[in-house]
Amino acid sequence: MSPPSPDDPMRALVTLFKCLADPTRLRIIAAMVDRGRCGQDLAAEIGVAPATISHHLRVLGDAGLLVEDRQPPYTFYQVDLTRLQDAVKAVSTPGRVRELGTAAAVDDKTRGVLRAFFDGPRLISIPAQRRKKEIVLEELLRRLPRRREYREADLNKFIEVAHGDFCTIRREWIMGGYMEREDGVYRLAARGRAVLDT
Amino acid sequence: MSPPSPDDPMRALVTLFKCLADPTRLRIIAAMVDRGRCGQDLAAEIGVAPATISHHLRVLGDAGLLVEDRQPPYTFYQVDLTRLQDAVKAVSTPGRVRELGTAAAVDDKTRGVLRAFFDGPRLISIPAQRRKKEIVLEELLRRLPRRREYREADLNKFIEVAHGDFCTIRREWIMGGYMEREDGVYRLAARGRAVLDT
DNA sequence: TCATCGATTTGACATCCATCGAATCGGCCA
DNA sequence: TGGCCGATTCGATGGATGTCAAATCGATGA
Repeated sequence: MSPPSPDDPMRALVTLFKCLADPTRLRIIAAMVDRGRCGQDLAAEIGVAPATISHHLRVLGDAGLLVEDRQPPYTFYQVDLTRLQDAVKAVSTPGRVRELGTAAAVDDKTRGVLRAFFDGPRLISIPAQRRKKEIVLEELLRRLPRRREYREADLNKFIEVAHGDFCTIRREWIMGGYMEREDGVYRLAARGRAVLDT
Repeated sequence: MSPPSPDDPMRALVTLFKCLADPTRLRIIAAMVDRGRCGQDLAAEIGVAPATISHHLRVLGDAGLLVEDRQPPYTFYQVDLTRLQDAVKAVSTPGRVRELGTAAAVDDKTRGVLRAFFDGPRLISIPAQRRKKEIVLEELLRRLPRRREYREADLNKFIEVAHGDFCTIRREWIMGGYMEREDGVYRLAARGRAVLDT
């Protein structure tokens, strides 16, 4: 598990979904959707101890879902639905979901190249520039099921899912030092293993 | 914790959000959004043991988020985004969120009355029919912070959040046997306590 | 000043869960 | 048939978490 950067969007998403992954908290949220509610009130309605309500309110607050209005001796808590809606969109569209896998792992330049040359699973075209071509070749390499060795037919079949010209990709892998061929069977070369360790 | 009915929508929602509340599962989902991926492939890309991938795929499958395509020796898994989108809408609008609190607790008739006479937190009008009026009075009673006794000013202030004519509501509570008044202070009567135990 | 009440913290307990290694199952191919 | 490989299951382990009782804090009102 790679250490996430401080403002990791993944970390924020996970804490938010953790909030929603508990029936008691969902009922608390439902009770707070229309108006501010005070703690004891919530405790009575939900049917748990005030300490438990306080605990859940802290969790909701840490996720940024709470607006609180202190009017001693009461504190009225209300849920901030807009925050919830924004976050939930991150898993509503394929584009946003796809970002979840790459956002923390690759830099902006790499992401840009992938955006430009891939349409979902399909490789639109093979970049001409060396650096861009490397990014694309490595992305395709990452998709390959791990095996000790591959037959040419296996490689062709897998590459074809992304791009019809599997011969070129296969040759580029060899020329780029990602794979090596021996007696008709293909194996990952040192550079290829390095990519897969990323 | 009250035992939920077999097809409790709350239970389904919670299991779904539990799926999304884990960084590893989110990355698995991201990897499956464009095309089917086989298990070993996912294990290598995410960086966990195959057994762990299998565990997470079972969780995702139980939540109904998976489409699997067996092509021995591989099994290609893909995420069913439409299921995800549907479920996520349950926390996207105030109306749907509000249902979370009531869906499991009240029957259809009660829910209908609440829908008809409430606009969010506001009581639109006081029903004339006895049964409907009781439902509304009890709903308002449930919103009251729990105290041993209330001053008239306290009651007025709280009722006014929902309805301007607090005098009528207060009087109806007394006449309905929900509260009792003694020496200018109000207390919950037997029927009122019974409602709050619901 | 003291009593009251709502909110919070602390500590303890039970449960759930992610993870992995090892063992097992089930097709495939040589 | 035997070995290989992908997928799954099992058992163990460490960590996270929901819950509550009791103690504490903070502010109000008598």
